[in-house]
Amino acid sequence: MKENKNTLEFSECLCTSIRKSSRNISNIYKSYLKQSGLTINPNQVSILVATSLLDCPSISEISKNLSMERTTLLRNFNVMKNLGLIEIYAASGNRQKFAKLTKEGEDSLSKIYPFWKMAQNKVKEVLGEDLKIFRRNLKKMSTF
Amino acid sequence: MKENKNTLEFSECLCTSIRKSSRNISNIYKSYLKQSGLTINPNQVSILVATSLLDCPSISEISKNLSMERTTLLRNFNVMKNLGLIEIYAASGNRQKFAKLTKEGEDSLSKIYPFWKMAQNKVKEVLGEDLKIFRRNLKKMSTF
DNA sequence: CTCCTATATGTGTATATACACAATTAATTA
DNA sequence: TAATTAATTGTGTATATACACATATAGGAG
Repeated sequence: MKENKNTLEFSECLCTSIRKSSRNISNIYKSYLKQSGLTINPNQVSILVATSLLDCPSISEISKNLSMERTTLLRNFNVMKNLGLIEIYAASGNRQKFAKLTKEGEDSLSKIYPFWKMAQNKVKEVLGEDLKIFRRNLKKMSTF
Repeated sequence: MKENKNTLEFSECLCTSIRKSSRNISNIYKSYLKQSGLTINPNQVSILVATSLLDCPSISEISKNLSMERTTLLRNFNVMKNLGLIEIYAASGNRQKFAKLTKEGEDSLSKIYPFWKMAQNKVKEVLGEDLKIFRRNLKKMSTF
């Protein structure tokens, strides 16, 4: 193998690395979240938190906040609406749609908190001293 | 909003951050790769490179190398086989399946190299001095 | 050789992601 | 006000991801 002269350079691909890490970290959080007994997953937690943090956010606003393609978020929302975690409502006309957590959505966040925290601590522990720099770099990567 | 007392802590979720960055970085690479005229995407590049680097790898070996769920990789392989980028073959019996790049797969890697390189440089530029530490941290995250 | 077990691959189902395109509504301009 | 443009949401299609379960094969115990 190794016929391609660029293979070595390719093997240092930052896109490959971050996708791989993203899968790994998602699995960590997922395994801790599973212990809560709820069926919620890390991605749904992200969406709940973003929806909760912003002030009466429209679907587009949340999608920008998470750098998640609008239609991707929409599919996620449909799932989460069926799970009873969020509700979608239209304000004045029918142009913009807004999202907010249901009581059940709020409760889910409360219930999974300790398990999420364990996952978060686990990752922090692995990062050690590098945590601050790692956050900084992720932030840089989140804004272009 | 902000009713949940843990919202602020949740907003620092490392899983959310890395997933967000992963989407962003993937989009960067995708946009550069698009300029090549080929329809190949970043994930397929990752898989081609991993397949090329390992020595006669089985599907399971590649999946471990990429921390990609075996069945996920299998679906990816099916797509890439149909695109003519790789071929799957069985060695002795029919238990293990091995993957290797086709001529077209090799050519694709060569053709997209300069475009991949531009994306890689772009990300390196954003990271600046932090590149080395970032790599180290991604590596830590890739092995638990 | 037969049974058992470990290993490897394949399928069904569901969510995650994103592009192209469609549809609807608000805002602007002629 | 009518027509145009901009902004927002929705759908069709395809790939990405992973779990549960099924299938198939290699290797060893008896």
